[in-house]
Amino acid sequence: MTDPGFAKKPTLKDVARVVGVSVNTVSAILNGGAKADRYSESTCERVRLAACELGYMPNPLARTLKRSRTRLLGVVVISQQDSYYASVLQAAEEVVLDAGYEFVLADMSEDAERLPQCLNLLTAWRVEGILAVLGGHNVDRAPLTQVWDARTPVVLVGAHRPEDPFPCLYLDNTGAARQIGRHLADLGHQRVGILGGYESNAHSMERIEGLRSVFQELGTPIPDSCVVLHRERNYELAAGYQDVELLLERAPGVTAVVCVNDATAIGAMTRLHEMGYSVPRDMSVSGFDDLFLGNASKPENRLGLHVRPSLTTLRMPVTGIGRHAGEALTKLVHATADGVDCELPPAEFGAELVVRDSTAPPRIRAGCARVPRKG
Amino acid sequence: MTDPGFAKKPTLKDVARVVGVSVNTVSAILNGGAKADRYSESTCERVRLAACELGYMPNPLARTLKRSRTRLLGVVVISQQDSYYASVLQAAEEVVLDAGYEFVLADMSEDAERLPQCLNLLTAWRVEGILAVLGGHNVDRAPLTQVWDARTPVVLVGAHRPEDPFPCLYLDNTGAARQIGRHLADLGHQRVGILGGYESNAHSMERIEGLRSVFQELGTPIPDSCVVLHRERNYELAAGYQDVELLLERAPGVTAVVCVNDATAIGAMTRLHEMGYSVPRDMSVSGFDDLFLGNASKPENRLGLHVRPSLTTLRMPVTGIGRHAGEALTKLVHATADGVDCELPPAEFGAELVVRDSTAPPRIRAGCARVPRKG
DNA sequence: CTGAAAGCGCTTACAG
DNA sequence: CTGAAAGCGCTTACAG
Repeated sequence: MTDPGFAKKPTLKDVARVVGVSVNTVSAILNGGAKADRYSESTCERVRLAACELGYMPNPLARTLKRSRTRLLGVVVISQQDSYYASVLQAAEEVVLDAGYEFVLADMSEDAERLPQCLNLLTAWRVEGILAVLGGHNVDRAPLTQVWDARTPVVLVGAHRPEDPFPCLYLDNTGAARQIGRHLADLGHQRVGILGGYESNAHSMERIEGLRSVFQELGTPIPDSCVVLHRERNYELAAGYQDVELLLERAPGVTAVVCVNDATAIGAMTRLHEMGYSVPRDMSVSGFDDLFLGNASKPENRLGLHVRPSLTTLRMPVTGIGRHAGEALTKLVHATADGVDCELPPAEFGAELVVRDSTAPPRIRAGCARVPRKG
Repeated sequence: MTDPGFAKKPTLKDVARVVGVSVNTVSAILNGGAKADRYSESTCERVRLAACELGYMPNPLARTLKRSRTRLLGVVVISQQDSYYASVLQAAEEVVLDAGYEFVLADMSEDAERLPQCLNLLTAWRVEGILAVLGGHNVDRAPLTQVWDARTPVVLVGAHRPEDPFPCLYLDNTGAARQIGRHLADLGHQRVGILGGYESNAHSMERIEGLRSVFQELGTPIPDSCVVLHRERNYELAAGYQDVELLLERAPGVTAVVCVNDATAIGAMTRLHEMGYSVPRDMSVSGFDDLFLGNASKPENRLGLHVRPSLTTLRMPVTGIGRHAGEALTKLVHATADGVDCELPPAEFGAELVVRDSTAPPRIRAGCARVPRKG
């Protein structure tokens, strides 16, 4: 009993009936490949013509059921909303499409608890491999390990944990943070504040630690009062906008604010401006990511260029990470399909310091507080 | 011959064998529903336990092949990159997921020619309906009409064309543009420049026409020299950054620049700043969209608040459009499945003028040119 | 209360 | 050069 509403698509059988041959003949011819050669030119012609006229399209569901391979790859992402992850996915998808696979996407919507159900969705679709884009979020990876142990290839983009059995692509957050730390120290800053993300977020924590290590070594360690962590949705414009005020209350002497990402930094600059601070004269501000809108290849699409002052930040190689992830996953899937082993080492990605106008030497040396008029 | 590499997932047959019942028993019990009642409690228990222990998961491919319905919905989008469309999709997806469907996505990557092949991909997957998000892009809709004629429900988010047989959700671009036109006229502007998109882009053209109509009626029509259209990738930061300079060369007397979207406006403001113009004192600037980063519900996440000066713009109801689209599509699909007719009228969405700091009265009345120092 | 059988649309050895 | 048959994993009348 077919539903009355939906149009039925023609099948192999329909084509076969029209031409007067068997279904396997049609299948062999339409699939091209070596087997099609065995049929006479005229049969091939008639089959192709009929298929075209009927508007025949092979049903990938049926094909997939018969073949042992689905050519489907799963992606589970902590948040599709976040343009950082969206860019990684975009790049990964290009690679994967070129390799003849398709992505099935499951979005955790920032909820760490959702990993098991997302993984269930993907394995139900019989994906041949899974790309997990978790970034710094604190997610229990046991379900991923389970999938891996069941011989489904997994590639993780996120904080590296040595116990993970699957290959991991991760950012050198500590090194990146040390770059900005040294930059600020070179400028003469001695009292730096930090706007971070969740306490449980590895990226946030590594960046904070990296920064602190620089000032620790210089003999001007950053006290806890200069670090503000965010509770709810972090990494947003709104977060920086709110938190910078808190930071200034707690740590009035700071001359620079390092923010855990660009959005936070931009939000912070807006609030600072409202409060009567002039950046970078009264306060240096920096971000992470070098966020872009639209096409990453045009330098003018970097958002940090379009705020006043332009934003000093650390550029993350999102496209490179995405591409690498796509390649690693297809490589693993191929190896698994061929039954051969394939060890992929973890890969670290570095950031590039982009100095713009939001950082400058502190106006008053040696952390003595200046209290501008409140906006 | 199964591939050696991939783990085989347990099937209904495996569960049946373990429990010692037939596959249809297992199927009926696991699918729950009314039929499960016919089986004894103990059988049900044993089946459920075995399924759980084996880690059985129904194969949706096989299920879909047997049933006449896939519960798959297709989405074809002109550009996933564009955060405007991404937000529409996000909202639509939520609705559709709640209704028990899943999205299959095909991205045209800004290439109008790609519609047929995207549609092919989606119909190959036997989607039960298609959401086409084309915005103002000039895309030949014949392939969409064909799909519709083959009784696959289609909902379009994009410029309204009366000949389209499928329901359409569109923006009142003319009305929106007239709002910003009146706002500028009220401020005293008489010579307004425009930064548009492609000539073939309906949104861009409607906005330009709407704006021109206001000044036409006021007796100060906008000459062609005050309108700059963009060729390549429009709607980007880079586009506004480049084009505003061109506009000022061609039309030195303008006191306000209306941009076709926020990104263009932000790019234009940056270049104006570099050239020594002060916005809004020397030049008013406005956008379209009220673009946001991250979570739309927090007002501080609107990007227009974080540029200096903050951006006057027209807020588009992206979330509302997406939700409406999801609802319209599921409604149509349900109707089609039930074999009943369902006419959905086109729906127009209005924009809301958000006045911020980038628009102000012109410093010098009556379009006499002022040439600031070149940056 | 339970099972045998047919079939969704396709592919893949195997025969001829 | 071509076809008959089995089967991928599931569901759905139909028998008993």
